[in-house]
Amino acid sequence: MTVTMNDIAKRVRVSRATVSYVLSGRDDASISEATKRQVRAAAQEMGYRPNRMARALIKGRTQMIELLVHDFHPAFYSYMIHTVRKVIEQSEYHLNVAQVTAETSPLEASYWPVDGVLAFDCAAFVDKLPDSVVESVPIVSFGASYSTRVDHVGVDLAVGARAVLRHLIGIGRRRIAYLVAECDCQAGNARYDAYINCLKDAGFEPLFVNFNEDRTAYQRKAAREAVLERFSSPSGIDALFCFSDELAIGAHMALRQLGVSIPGDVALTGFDGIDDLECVDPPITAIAQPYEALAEIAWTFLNKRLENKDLPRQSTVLTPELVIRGSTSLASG
Amino acid sequence: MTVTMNDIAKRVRVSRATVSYVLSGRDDASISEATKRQVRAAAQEMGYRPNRMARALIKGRTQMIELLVHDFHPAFYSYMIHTVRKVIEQSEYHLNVAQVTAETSPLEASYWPVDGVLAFDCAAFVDKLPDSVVESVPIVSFGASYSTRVDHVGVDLAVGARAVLRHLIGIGRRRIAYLVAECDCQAGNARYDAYINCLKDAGFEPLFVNFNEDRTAYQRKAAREAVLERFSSPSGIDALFCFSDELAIGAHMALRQLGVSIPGDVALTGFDGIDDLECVDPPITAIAQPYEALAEIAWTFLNKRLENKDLPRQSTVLTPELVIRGSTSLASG
DNA sequence: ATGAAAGCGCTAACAG
DNA sequence: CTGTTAGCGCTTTCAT
Repeated sequence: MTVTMNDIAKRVRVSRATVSYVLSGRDDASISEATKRQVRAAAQEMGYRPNRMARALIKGRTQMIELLVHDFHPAFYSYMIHTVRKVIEQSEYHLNVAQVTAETSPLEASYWPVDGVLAFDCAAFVDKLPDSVVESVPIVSFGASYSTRVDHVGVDLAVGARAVLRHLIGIGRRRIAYLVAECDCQAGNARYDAYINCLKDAGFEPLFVNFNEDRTAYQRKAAREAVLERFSSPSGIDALFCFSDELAIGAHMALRQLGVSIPGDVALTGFDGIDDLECVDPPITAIAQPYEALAEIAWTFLNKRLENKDLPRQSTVLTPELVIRGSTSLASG
Repeated sequence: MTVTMNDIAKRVRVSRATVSYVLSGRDDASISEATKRQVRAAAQEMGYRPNRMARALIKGRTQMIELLVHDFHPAFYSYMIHTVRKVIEQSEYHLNVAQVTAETSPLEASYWPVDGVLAFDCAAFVDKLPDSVVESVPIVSFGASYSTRVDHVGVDLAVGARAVLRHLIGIGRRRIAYLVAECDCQAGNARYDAYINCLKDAGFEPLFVNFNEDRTAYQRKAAREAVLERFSSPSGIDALFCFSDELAIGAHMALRQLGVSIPGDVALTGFDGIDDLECVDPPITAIAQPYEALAEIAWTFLNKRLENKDLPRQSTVLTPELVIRGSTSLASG
């Protein structure tokens, strides 16, 4: 049925080993050009496809890297996947994107034996992994939610959140509301804590625009509806500090629809830095996650670990950048 | 280093076979409860993780299904991935999402041995696959661009395009422009042909708003800029028939920014049915791809094929649905 | 109720 | 220059 090296060997009347040498292009065993040509021709003709499982079994390496994400859908995730892909593409490894959910059993997530794991924004998942797993496969945890149990490249969201809030306060906003899903609105969350503290320091009162929608759902719509409702009667809010870009876009749509001026009546900020921010009018000020740097450093760390298991823990924490756009600056808004 | 069945067998002082029986939970060999308990306890303690490659090698099945897509990023793709994932999640198979690009060598794409392939919107890729591949692994081609060389579930975009155009003509539009990337603007493309023919039949002149941006790039922005430029001087266009939802959203942003009334001055239609369409004001009329049906039928076909290689060719073509929203209807717009 | 042994397709010493 | 051989970790008859 499927063509194996044996079949080729029989056809060309050489040994399996010879076929293996030729097909894996090694030159440490010297094989006559004629034999090589014959073997390659036979492989081509017979439609030989190497059985990677067999190769992996013996080599102990699969050449596969697994990227773990929560979801594929929101632009923030899909853009990160996209970025990681571009980085790995240049290497000799292949990328497999897998999703971890609350229900995913930690052992099942990396169902397939991979040489290394890049875990994006899932500290909790990495923290729960059994020791046996952490010891047997190199893992790099990266993103805003990173585990210090393994190599990691983090993003300090608290710094970013404070920068946004100080910016809003700096342009004279006094009634800054936090637009956030209920599930992300609690002490311990970096953005929540930064919000509470910054406002307390400035002497302002915290305000919330909440909605009840799960993190992996389509939050843009939920945010839009929450903002539509809240602003349909006088809200007294002059700025919306949004948990994510998705929410900021939803808010933007709602405010425009209600005829609320941005940033005249309400300033608006996002968080992550997806492309859509620049595509609305006015474009939205936001903290930009360092996508490329995250992906590149994570991959560098993983590569080093792949080469040397005994390296000391590698780690770095990046600071996201505040990108000021029309939604918070009258000049261009 | 890594714990194998042999290690467990030695520890518990039974044979490798016994361990295998216990761990794969088979009851055809009867093993004493005591032994079973010991084996399981040892496996747990020693952090045993089955080597799936070895299992796959012997069983000839990997339990992996590969989903082939062009890209992860635009919402259309990520939503399809999301949908397929939800469908496969319920089965005993695992999903691996891989990307095929123009440069992907057909043999490399499915790098890893999988039991089956779901190829989304990549007829050209499937058509170019060598016979040996098509014969050795079940493939279902699905989406608007499907290959009839294998089992397929298609979407008839021409029908959808005609429905949209007839709708635009029906609401009295006479100068309907086609917003499309240059690379998709040529005879042979279902939407292009439908556009040309529908307009000819109605006695209208074709009009184009083109931009030069590659299919996998961020087209929303490119479309927005193209529309901004075209409409900054009188365009004489009273409807935009957009190649995709991404373009329609970009056009929407541009028109709103220019103060052009939708649909008063210009009616607008999308194509695919992503969530964002409903999140703008006015929401955008579009052809909705039957995501769920596509994913479910494709998976059903693949499953049947997995069970029986010799089944006759399975195929179906779905008709997408026209969803009328505010961007083409004055009542709600 | 358990073990011995063969082998999935491939690689890599080591002989010849 | 090429063939022999011994596994990689696991499943599965077939004996015991």
